[in-house]
Amino acid sequence: MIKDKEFMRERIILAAMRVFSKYGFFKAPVHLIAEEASVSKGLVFWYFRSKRELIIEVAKRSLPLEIIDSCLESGLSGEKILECIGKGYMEKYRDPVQRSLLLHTMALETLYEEIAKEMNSLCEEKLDEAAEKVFGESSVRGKVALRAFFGGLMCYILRRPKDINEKVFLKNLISIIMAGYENKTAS
Amino acid sequence: MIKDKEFMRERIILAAMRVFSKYGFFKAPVHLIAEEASVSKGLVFWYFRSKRELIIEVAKRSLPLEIIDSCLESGLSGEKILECIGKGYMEKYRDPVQRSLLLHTMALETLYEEIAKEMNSLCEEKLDEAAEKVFGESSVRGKVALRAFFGGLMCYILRRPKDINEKVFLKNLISIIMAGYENKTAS
Amino acid sequence: MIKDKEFMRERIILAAMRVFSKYGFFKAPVHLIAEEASVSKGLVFWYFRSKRELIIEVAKRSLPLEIIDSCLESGLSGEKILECIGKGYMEKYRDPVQRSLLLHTMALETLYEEIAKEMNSLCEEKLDEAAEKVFGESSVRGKVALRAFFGGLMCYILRRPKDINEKVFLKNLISIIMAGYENKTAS
Amino acid sequence: MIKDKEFMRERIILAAMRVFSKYGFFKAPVHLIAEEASVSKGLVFWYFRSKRELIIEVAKRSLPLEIIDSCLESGLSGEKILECIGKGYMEKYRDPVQRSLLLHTMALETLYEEIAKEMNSLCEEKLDEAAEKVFGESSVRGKVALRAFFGGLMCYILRRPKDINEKVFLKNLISIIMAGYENKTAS
DNA sequence: CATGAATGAGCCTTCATTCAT
DNA sequence: AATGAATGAAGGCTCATTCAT
Repeated sequence: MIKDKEFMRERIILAAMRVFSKYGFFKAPVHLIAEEASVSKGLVFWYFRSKRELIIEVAKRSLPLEIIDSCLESGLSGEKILECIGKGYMEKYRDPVQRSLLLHTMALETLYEEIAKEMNSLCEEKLDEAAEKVFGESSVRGKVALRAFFGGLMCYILRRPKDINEKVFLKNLISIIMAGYENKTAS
Repeated sequence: MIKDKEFMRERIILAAMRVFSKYGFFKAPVHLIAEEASVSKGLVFWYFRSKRELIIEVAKRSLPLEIIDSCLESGLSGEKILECIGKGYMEKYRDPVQRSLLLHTMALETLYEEIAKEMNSLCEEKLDEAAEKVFGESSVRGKVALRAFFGGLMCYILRRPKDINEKVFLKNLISIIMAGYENKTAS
Repeated sequence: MIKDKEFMRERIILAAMRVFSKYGFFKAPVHLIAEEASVSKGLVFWYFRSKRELIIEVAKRSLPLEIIDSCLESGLSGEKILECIGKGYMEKYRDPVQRSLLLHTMALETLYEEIAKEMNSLCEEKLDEAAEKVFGESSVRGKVALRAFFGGLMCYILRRPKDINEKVFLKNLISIIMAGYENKTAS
Repeated sequence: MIKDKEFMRERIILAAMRVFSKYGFFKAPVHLIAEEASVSKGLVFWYFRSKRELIIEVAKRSLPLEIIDSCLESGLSGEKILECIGKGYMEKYRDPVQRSLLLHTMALETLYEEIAKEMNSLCEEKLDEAAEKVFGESSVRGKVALRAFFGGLMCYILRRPKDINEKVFLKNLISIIMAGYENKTAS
């Protein structure tokens, strides 16, 4: 059945995510992934032409592209967009596996063209598009503000401080970004 | 002479930085580093007990710890600290080698205890200390603001947008952070 | 139908011949043969117990045994036999697939007992039998002459010189062998 | 010392010849060669970039190119050349290792460009050159005769008949070729 | 200090073969 | 008969590390 095939593929990907997040893409041998998925090593190569292909599949999934896309296309505007993105991030990267993978994936950019493209789109087009939608205009200040927003989120995700919970962090971050953007006199 | 010894060690480290930045820590074979430094492979292991040791040395250098330290100990206060840090970042990571290394080093955190500690200190203590010095008080909002600041810098460094130069970005970022922090009513 | 069964078996063998001639017996994966025959990999193993069995089947077919047999049993005598064999060779090995296979099969002799036997019979008994029938007596000189004949054919087949066509080559070869055998004084 | 390096390289080549002659180029794993040479597997790859490189080195050595070259350049003429080549062949391929390797190398022609070239030169230029030198003129008949000579040698080498020793075979073969060539009336 | 030959563990990948469907 | 998913055993090759010189 087609279902079976997709199911097995998915099973391998999920196992790979766990293993890659623990050892990094290049220190994780394929046989560990096979074991984690409880399949033979050969089967991994039945579903993925090469380790590289598996890495790229996992890496793409670890990026927040679809979060941003869905928030941008949701019809929301203003700081609601930031809320949407913020919540999406928090949810996705609450999982330590995803958090660790994100770090490893960011480093891949130097090595894999496919990942570099994905990150380009994420960090330039999407980000500028978001800036426009959030602030209702395209401006340097907006772009900077959005970078501060994204960066702030990233910072929180990568090193979650024990004394600030998700909601509080997000509320403050959005407030800082929105207020900071408005108050142009301060610049 | 002792000088010679230090000189050679330094030469190997610099070669390693170039090679690691290009291939990543784990895909860069030691013999490439030796070639880049124009020394024999054996010599690399005379100066560094293992590849791991060399990786850690290079990784530590790629972090912005000493920038932050020097700014915190400079006696500056308020947004002058942000300026100091911002300029330091821009300067250090203008070099694509450093930029690429930073990405790879961040991913190391999962694997090397030494790097994890360094990043812990950087992302928690130093950051909170900075927040206090910048805003003159210890508050959640301050910590969030500083994360937005750092994150914004990181964002800019990793993907330098063509249409925003360093100075403009920094001025806007600092202004947004400072203004956003002040204007608590917006939250 | 039985016909179908034989037909499919034949189809796989023909595909195997093409693939083996291109890649050699050991560098040709079974899945390529299956693809060439437009059947599934599993089916190849339904018709042949193992790859080895398929190799031997193909290898045997690439030898000129049945050519020699039919000429020896044809009732011909003297140089007519050489003509018969010569024409048979030319016809069979005009096909580059057969020519390439012959080379690969000859190398198999070291590895597969079955092929070694076949080649033994070919290169000793059959050859000596031919010598006797051609020259009307069993003599060392006759055996040598027939080896020169066979070897000459082989030489022509493996590297067909552009400036000598099949007929001319064969006429000259037979003439040389027959005349050389007769003229014992020259020895 | 340079001597040591060449010595070790040679040692590996000789081991490879023995192993390849027994298992064929593609069924002989590198680790067997290493064992045969009493070195580590890694060392084989220190001296030869790849297995392919080692194969080609061994294959080239198994061809009779230098025998033919030295006979053609020896200043000999007429059937003396055939004697020279014949003796060279007998000597070289008396060794079963060389004999087996020759078979395997001939099959390589289909796969490796380098070997194809070598065999081209051997079977076309060299052979035609020899024909001219032996018979004092360039003619189709001469070329055919020389192919019969070479082929006869090959035949003998590959399957040495027990009842014909080297000397007798060679004497008869040369006599047949020379007499057969002369006696044009027979054609 | 410096070199580079030598080692051996381990990795990615291929592929013959089996088997449930 | 026929398919193709699944297995596992090798195989080629890389590379960190050691060591004699």
